[in-house]
Amino acid sequence: MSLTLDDLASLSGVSRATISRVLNGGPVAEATRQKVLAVLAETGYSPNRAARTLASGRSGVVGVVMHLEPALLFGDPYFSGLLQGMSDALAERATGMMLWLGNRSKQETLQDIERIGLVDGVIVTAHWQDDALVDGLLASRIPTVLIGHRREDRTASYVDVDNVAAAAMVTRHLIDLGRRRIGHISGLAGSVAGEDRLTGYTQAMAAAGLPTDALVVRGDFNPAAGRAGVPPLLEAGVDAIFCANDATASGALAALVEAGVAVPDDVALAGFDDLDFAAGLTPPLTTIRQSVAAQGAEAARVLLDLLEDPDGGPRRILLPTELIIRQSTTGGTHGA
Amino acid sequence: MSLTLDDLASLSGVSRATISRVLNGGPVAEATRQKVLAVLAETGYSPNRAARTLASGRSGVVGVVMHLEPALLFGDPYFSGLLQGMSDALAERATGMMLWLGNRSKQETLQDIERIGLVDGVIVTAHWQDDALVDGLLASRIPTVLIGHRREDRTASYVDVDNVAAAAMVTRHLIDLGRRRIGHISGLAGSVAGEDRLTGYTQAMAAAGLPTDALVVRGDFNPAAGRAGVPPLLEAGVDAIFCANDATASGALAALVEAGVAVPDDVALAGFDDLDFAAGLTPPLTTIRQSVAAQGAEAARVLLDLLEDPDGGPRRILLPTELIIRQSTTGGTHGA
DNA sequence: TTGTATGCGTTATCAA
DNA sequence: TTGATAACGCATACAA
Repeated sequence: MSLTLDDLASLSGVSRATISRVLNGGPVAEATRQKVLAVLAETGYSPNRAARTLASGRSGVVGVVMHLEPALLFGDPYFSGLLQGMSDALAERATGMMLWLGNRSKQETLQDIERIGLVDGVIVTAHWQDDALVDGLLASRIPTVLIGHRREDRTASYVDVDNVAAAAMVTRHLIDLGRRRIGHISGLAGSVAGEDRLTGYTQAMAAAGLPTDALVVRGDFNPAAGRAGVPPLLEAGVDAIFCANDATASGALAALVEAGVAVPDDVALAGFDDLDFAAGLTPPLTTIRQSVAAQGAEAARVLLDLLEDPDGGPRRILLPTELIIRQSTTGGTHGA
Repeated sequence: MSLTLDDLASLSGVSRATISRVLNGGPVAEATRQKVLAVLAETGYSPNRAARTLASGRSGVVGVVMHLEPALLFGDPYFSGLLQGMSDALAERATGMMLWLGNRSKQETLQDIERIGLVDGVIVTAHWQDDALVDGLLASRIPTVLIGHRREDRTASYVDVDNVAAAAMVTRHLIDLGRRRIGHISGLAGSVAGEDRLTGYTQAMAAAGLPTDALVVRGDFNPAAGRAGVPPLLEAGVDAIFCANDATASGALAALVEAGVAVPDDVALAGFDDLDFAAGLTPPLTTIRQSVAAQGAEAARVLLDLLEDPDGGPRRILLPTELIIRQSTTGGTHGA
């Protein structure tokens, strides 16, 4: 069957231990190193992962936990982008990826992960302020990196975009354009992204001395929420609407058009995510671009880094976002 | 840290081997079994996967290889459905899932899989008549199950839907409705599904003594191909069009409407897949429903079965499909 | 039915 | 710089 270190030892005339050192970068004379490398190349040897794991305590495999409704998981390019980014970064560092989706209860999933052992660490999507699975992983002895975070948590490692700053940036953009009655159709209550974007909006408005009373409508990240949010905001006399994401903005745009409101002349409109369709709307949508694949890749790197140096304290990464200005805010003649 | 068999042996007063037997269903007296089980439950012991793998040669982890363009992987609900189905079936049998996506070359991916060892077997999507990665896996010593298959291959285990039979079923449905000039906009050349559906169509036409000259247009599974296929088929005087998938059918429908052709009165239209949008078209689309999640789950079961009994020969599973009749073929007054 | 002993293929600790 | 040798935690052939 497969070659073992002993086979290679016979073939190259050195001890098993020396081969292992060559493999793992231990101290070994250059001459013998070359000799061993030659045999290695010639035989196409590859180490037994299980034995290596048993002896070293590290498996070279990490877990990815995306505990979501299937529809959400795949309907939304967000999660697929994450997966792609993680897969890339892990493959680059010869690390395997085990995947847990939401087909069992959080309780069971947590047990599965602990039971199967053999993952050195996990990356878990954490989009809710409260999540038993995330809590369980953080409480376990498994090194864990969150994608997303809970604001009050100071001990967990995470990768996220700075939703607060990004939302404030869009809002300031609208303010800079001369808009004063800026409404917000928020994301799902309880979601970190939703709450943070709301916070960013509120902060920017407050900083500009603008009121937000009656200007915030609760949404849920869906087009329907965008549609539903438009009438009360028109009622409140808005001249701009910042939606918690592009999907919401697309619904809002439809409702505005139906109501005969000119965008952006009467009401400027902005979203968040820069999904593919955003540039194709009429008018093209001003929005926030976040590289989802980059988030996934960064999470993978952070986890590997954490495994390398577990005592380095929690890693907290906020990735930057980019304001993409399109005609839904600047295309009209308003204020010109 | 973690408990070992030796710890449990001390705790329960039997030997390590006996504990192992209880764990693996070996012969053990009922009394001692109960005693051991009690200790097991009490301690919440879970075996070290690496050690178990090393000793037994089986890891309890399988690989899933979906080597595709990212856009295809996640744009198409097909692949997400597969993943979901596999994940379900594997979780049910306490088997872990490692994932390889298309972020490295086929060559590298193959090496990765072999190098990482520790997968007992793999499931690989095989939608092309020729695929170096699939060939490589089949040639390796890793037990492999294909999703999709190559018709000429009699040795590989696979799970697929019976594309030939399904396509023949739709075609017969059109024939039974009295259509005679039935056109086909095919799938991508070189794809198994595309070729098989073309075969099914051709067979059904031949069986009914109907000609197919000038009635077949090459497509590529996309709406644009559907649009492009309509003019030549109208030219050929069709009274029905069977498209290789729903996406193609949606494009064809748009082109028919634009050309002022009544569906189904003038031309009946059928697709394949029964994607979500099919029922929402105007008119709702007659199509073939294939349960993608079921395919994924079945592939997982087949692989586990193959691992259980490697000498049972290749498993070749063709899952049934269902003809979903809607108004794009039966809604009109044609032939009434 | 149970226990003992050995092997799985590495890594890592000691001496040399 | 190298080579023995002891873990790592479990499965299993062999004895009892």
